[in-house]
Amino acid sequence: MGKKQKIFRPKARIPKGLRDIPAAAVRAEAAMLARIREVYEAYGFEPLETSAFEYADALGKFLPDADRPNEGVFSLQDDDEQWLSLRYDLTAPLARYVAEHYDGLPKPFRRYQTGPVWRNEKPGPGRFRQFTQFDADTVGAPTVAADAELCMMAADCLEALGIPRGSYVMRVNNRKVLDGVFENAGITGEGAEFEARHLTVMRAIDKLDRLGPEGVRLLLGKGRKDESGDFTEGAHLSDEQIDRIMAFTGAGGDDRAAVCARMGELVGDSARGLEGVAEMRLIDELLSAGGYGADRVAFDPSVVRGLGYYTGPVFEAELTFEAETEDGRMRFGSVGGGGRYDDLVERFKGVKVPATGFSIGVSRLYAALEALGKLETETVLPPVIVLTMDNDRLADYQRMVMELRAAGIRAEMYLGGSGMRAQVKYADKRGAPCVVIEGEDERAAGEVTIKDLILGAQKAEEITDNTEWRESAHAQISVPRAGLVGAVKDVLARHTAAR
RNA sequence: GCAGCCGUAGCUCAGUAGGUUAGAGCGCCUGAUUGUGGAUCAGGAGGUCCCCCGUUCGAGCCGGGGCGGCUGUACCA
Repeated sequence: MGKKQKIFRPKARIPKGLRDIPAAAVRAEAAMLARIREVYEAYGFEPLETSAFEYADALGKFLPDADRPNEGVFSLQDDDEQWLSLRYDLTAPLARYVAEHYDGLPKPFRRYQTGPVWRNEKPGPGRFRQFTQFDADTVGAPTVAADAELCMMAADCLEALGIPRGSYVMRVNNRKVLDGVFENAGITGEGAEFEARHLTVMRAIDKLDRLGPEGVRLLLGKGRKDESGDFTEGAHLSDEQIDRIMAFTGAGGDDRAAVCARMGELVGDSARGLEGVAEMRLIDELLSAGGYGADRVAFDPSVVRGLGYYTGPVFEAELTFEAETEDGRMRFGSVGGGGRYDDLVERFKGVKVPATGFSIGVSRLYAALEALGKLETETVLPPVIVLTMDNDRLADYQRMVMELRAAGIRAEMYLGGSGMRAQVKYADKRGAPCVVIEGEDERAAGEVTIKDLILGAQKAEEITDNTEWRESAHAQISVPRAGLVGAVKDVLARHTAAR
């Protein structure tokens, strides 16, 4: 007795790596997605939505030995014990969709899709466990004209979002060329050991921007120890091999044709490498025909784009400007990427279906636009608030709100339980342009009072004395009840004109 | 995963060799200023001092373990 009952109170907190998005950001992101969609539509892509969950084996992340899906994907078991996983990108579900509906689809099949994807990884600044991608893919097109088109479209998207030419660049490379360079450098072999080394080399190249050439050389050789003392095992290439790889990664430049020529030298007589170089030449030709110079789409052999399924051209959208933020400078780097994956549908169908796609990292691009000041800001005016002065006249207030809405004005009746002062504070916090007041006095006179909150806020800056504040006209007018809509419209017109 | 730093109110933090009912600013809520946002004034809510174990008469403070956060690194379809 006397002791307080312990009641269980769950802690109100969002799971780590996830986030809530407030109104202004929801609107800004929607506006951004609409811009991208316009560009994708213009290129002829059709929308598609697929489910958030897929069978884990369809995502290709099922671990046969462990008898459960990969750690990196959020998974759960269905009633029938089958594993379901949240999609970790939009490409694997596309492959499943195409395979499932193959016969009925036009080939090539061109679709765009946006939505959240989930990855169960360690979150960090700008890295979340749920984030949004916006993809466009062409499935069933063997020609690299499809790849060239995606690069041009990506550039168009960035410009449509207000990123000026020169502040971004699409960087393009080709897996076949990379393979050719490996072959020519004598990095050959078979089986798992070769695969592992191959991966190690690509991972190393991928870190070029962060670790610099010296760091990458270490990773290509014996290995590298970082500041914390952690050691990363290297690829154990010979010095000569390292030189060749480094020469390749440094072979980029302002002239696409010149880059192709250098690529040609570095692949030697590797058939696969030469095939890749020919693809790059064709892409260059198409880009040039489209008027896309190297300032927009450049060839850069240091682009590797992850590891997994890419089989030909790979590309990355990079923002090249730096932004000043609270904690110093910030580089945005890659905001999207893609490439050719000729094997993905084959997993389901057994037949090769050539495909290529591009994916925009919406959340990162959003952050970049925010820093650039290029977000499309609030276009929705906050609602007009009708105060509830008398609780037995609610029907009257509701009628006012409906009249305003019928006239196309966002409006709401105050639904809280507080007094007049709190109601005006509420309206202020909502950013309402004005409030409508009908108390005892107004009703007796057959009027309503319209109080202009924006004009009032300006006055508040000038007034320090309380009595003056209270006695001032408060930027409000009274009009006959029948003139409600007209008077509110006048206030709104003043503000939209003042913008 | 590995390493380093950190963990007191919604936020930013204070907390005195271990010593009573743990504080400040801001924010939030209520009220006053004769039915009105700001200013001012008065009041109020909100804390398992991250958790557990230990040392001690006594732990926010000391020791051990755990959890969480930040930073770097690894992985990242």
